[in-house]
Amino acid sequence: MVTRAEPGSQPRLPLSRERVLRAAIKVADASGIESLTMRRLAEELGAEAMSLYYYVASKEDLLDGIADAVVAEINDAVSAIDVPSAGPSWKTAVRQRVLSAREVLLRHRWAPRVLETRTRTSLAVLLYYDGLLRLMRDGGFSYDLIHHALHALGSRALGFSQEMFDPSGGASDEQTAAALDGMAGQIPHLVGMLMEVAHDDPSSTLGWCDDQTEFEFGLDLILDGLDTMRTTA
Amino acid sequence: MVTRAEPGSQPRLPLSRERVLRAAIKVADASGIESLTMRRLAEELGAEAMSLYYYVASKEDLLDGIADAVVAEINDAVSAIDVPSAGPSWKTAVRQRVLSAREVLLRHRWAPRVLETRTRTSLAVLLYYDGLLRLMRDGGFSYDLIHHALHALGSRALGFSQEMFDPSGGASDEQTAAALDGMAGQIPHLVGMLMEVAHDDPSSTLGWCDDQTEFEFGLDLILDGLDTMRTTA
DNA sequence: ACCTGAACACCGTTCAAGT
DNA sequence: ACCTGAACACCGTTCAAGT
Repeated sequence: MVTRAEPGSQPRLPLSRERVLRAAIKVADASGIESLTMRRLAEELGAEAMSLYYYVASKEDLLDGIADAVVAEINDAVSAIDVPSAGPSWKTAVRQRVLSAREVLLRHRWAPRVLETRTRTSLAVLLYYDGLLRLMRDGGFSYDLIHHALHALGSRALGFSQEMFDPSGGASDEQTAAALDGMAGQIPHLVGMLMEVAHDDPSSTLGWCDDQTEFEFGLDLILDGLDTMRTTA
Repeated sequence: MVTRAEPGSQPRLPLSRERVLRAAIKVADASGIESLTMRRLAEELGAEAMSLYYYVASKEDLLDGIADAVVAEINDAVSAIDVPSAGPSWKTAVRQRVLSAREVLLRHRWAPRVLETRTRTSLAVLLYYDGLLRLMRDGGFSYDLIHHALHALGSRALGFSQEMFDPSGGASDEQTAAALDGMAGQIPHLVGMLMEVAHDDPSSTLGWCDDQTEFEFGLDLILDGLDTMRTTA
C-alpha cells in the first residue's frame, strides 16, 4: 500500500453527509433505487462501504436522508410560488403547488416508493403539508375539513398517485392488444374500454394513457369536491 | 441420514404451488412481509429452501403469486355481493365493492405494499377492475369517463390509499403532542389543526385519526364527483 | 418427478485496527 | 476525527446429485 498519492490521482474530497446523500440520489436517478447499495455508493464516492457509516447510521437512515432531500427540493420549488390564495383562489394556489411537487418527483422516479416506505415522520414533509394547510386556511376552510382533505388527497398532495395497473405494463401496444384480445372473454368491459379509449386518443404515443392528464383529472376532481364543501359547510 | 420416517414424525404432505403460496401468506400475515424469506418459508413447510424453486420460479414469482391470491380472495368476496347497479345506484354498488376489498386487505396488511410493487399485470386485478367497470356501465358512464375514473381512484378502487404521513407515527399521543409542540414554530398551522381535531374527536382512541372514516371520506368525495360528471356529461 | 446439500455471489453491518 | 480490511450473518439462487 502506498501512502503517497498515485501520480495523476486527484486528491479526493473529504466525505460528508451532504456528499453521501447527493451521491446516493445521483446513483438512484441514474440506475434505479435497487442499484443503490452501500458498496455501489462507496464506489461512486471513491471510498469503502464502511466509511459511509461514519455519516449515516444505517441504510434506512440513508433512505430517510435522500427522501428528506427530495422533499426539501420540493419545498424550495413551491416556496418560489407567489400567487393569491384568499377565498376561491385557494384552489389554483394548491393546484400549482401540487403540480410543482410533481415536477420534482418526475426528476426522481424512485422517490415515491422511498417516501411511501419511510416510517420516521419527516420534518420536510410536515413543512410541505403546513404550507398547503396555510393556503386552505386562507381559502376559509375549517381545520376539521382540512384534516379530511389531507387524508383524501394522500400522496396526491405531494404530487404522485398509485396507479394500480398499467394496461401496457411496459410491453408494446401491439403486444398489449394481442394479450388483451386473448382475455377478452374474461374481461369484456375492460377490453371494450381500452379499444375505444386507445382509438380516441391519437396523442397517447407513450402508451394507453397520458399520466399527467390523468393525474390532473384526479387532482381536480378532489379539489373541486373540497371547494364545494368549503362553501356549503 | 435415516430414510425411514422418525417415530412420531408425521408423513409430510407433498409440496405444491398452492401449499407454498398459502404458507407464504401465513408467514406474512403473522410476522410481516420482511420476514418472508425463502429459508423461513421452507422451514414453515418442513422443507429446504431449494425445494421451493420447484414450484415458484423466483422470489418475485412468489410475491406475484401471493398478490394474486389476495386479489382472488377479494374477487370471491365481491362476487357474493348482489345489489342493483342501474342508474344512480351504481355508486352504492361500487362503494360496497371497494369497502369489501378493503376488508380483505385489512386481514393482509402487507398486501398493499406487495401489490404496488408488482410489475406483471395480474389477471385477478384485471378481473376486479372489469367488475367495477360493469357497474359503472350500468350506471350509464361512457368508457371515456370510466377510464378517467379508474385512474382517479387508483389504488383506492382496491381498498387502500397512501397516507403520506401519520401524525402519531407509532408513538403515543403524549409523545406526539410533545414532539409537535417543539416544532410549533415551524409548522404552526399543522399543530393548530391537530390540537383542534384531536380534541374534537373523543372516539379517536386509536390515535389522531380514524383511518376507516378517512378512507370513506376520500372515496365518497371521488364517487360523488364522478356521479355529477355522469349526469352532466 | 420431486427434493436436497454444497456452494456462489451478493447484501447490510460489526469490530478492531489503522492514520 | 476519519477511514478501512477482514469477517459475520444473512440473502436469493445455481447446479449437480440424490431418491
